[in-house]
Amino acid sequence: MPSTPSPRRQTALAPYGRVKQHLKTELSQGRWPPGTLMPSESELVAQFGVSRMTINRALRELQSEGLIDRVQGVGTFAAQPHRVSSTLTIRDLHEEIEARGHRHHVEVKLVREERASAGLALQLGLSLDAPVYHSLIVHFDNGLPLQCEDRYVNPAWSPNYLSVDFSRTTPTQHLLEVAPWWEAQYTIDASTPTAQEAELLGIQATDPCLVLVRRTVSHGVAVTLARLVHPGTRYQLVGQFSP
Amino acid sequence: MPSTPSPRRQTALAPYGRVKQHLKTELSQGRWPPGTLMPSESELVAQFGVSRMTINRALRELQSEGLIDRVQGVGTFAAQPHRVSSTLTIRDLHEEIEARGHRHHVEVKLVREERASAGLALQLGLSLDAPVYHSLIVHFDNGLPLQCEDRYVNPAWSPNYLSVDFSRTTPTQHLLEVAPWWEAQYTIDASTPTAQEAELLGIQATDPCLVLVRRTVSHGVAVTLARLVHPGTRYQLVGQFSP
DNA sequence: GCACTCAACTTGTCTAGACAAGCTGACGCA
DNA sequence: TGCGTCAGCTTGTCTAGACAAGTTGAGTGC
Repeated sequence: MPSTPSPRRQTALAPYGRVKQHLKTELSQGRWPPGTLMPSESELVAQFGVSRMTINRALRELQSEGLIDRVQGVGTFAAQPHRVSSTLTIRDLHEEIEARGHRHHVEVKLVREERASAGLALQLGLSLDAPVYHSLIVHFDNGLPLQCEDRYVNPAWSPNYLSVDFSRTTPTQHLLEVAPWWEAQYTIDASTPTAQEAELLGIQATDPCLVLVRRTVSHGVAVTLARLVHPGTRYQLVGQFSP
Repeated sequence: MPSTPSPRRQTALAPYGRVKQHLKTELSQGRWPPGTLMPSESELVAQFGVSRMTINRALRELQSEGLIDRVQGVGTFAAQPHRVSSTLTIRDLHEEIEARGHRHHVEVKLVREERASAGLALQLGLSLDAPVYHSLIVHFDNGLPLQCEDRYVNPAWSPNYLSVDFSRTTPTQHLLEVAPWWEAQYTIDASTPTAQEAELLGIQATDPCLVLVRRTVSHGVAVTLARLVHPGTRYQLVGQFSP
């Protein structure tokens, strides 16, 4: 170690960052139990010797992180214990597999136009028997089937979906290009695969699977409905939460 | 409809909010394709007739929402299509069931002190054969078993864990009080229950289950390790993503 | 005792200006 | 040609002051 006076961090934290850090530390040490009143902005101004806008920014960011609650006219309060919630990242499977350093390839089992059934028409906002694109693709991780992707696509969003080369572009990647702005609802449950899925995944029909169903909407119009089936023994979702 | 001049919204949006809203709308309409350069702060100042700090706040918040990328010295860019990620909220089961308007009750199958096995000692940061608290509780939704909660607790965090009345307070609630600040990692997968779990949940040993394993750490010290088993047919996780 | 008023506090927001720090491209020099 | 310098752009941050809007509690009048 050289005897330089050690530059603290890579870069000295900006004042608003110092205030934030300081409050975070004290909060985590229980200085203000959940629900109790914390110092007002003007008190912090006096304590830290910075302007009110700087304090305000620090507090506003702590609020957006859910660490404090602020009420106009009343004060700033330490937030109640965190909800047990977290960010679950569901990455594009291609990216996820490559990130692991594994090899990813797909087998396209089916890509064709079909007629929408009643349920499907409802989900995708189409009329009954309207044309809809249907793809069935199996994703492999180092040669082992990891996901069965059964997907219906609204032709209005991707007229050329049937001619996409899915061995080079995953449907997810393609749809992200076509509709970069969207919202989605999904459900995750555990169930057994259909007979076809079991065969495609090379598992028994009784083996538990992690099933993710996702419906994607862009500008209020349904884009796609996907059912992603994973062998329970080979795939798990991982998440983490930190304050 | 009365012929009043319609007060727009409940409250007129503050200037920074108007700027944000405006940019969001144009972004979602593809005015700036992902990766392209957006107007600079000074251009927006001229366009909206507000001060730079106001523009800056709008842009800073859009950045924290992941909608734009900003590079000092270069400019502001429309962000790449969203990662397929979302917020998954795992609420306390008691809250979740009551929120549905259902009745929640538990059966406490086991609460006792045990000696830590090698694996458990590692996970909880204890020494081998150190005392550890173990609880096994089944949660019911309207009388139907919904979750089997198998939990180990570090006695250092909750010395009186064994004397908590879990028919009134769920372990999650209790631990949130004891350690309001924590981080957690979890995994979700699909598998079959153990024989004991199958019996407690009233299902077949071959029925698929959604299994959530969560390890919670507070201030660098492990608090608890929980295995939550849900019948796949009765329970699913629901999430959503919106930009 | 009750209801009302209002001063004093809180947070929410905006402004105009300032300086720092980082990037880029044009320019000039060898 | 190749390289270094630097003006001119960008974002990042801070300041001191101002006004708005919401809450609270003390005091006043009935």
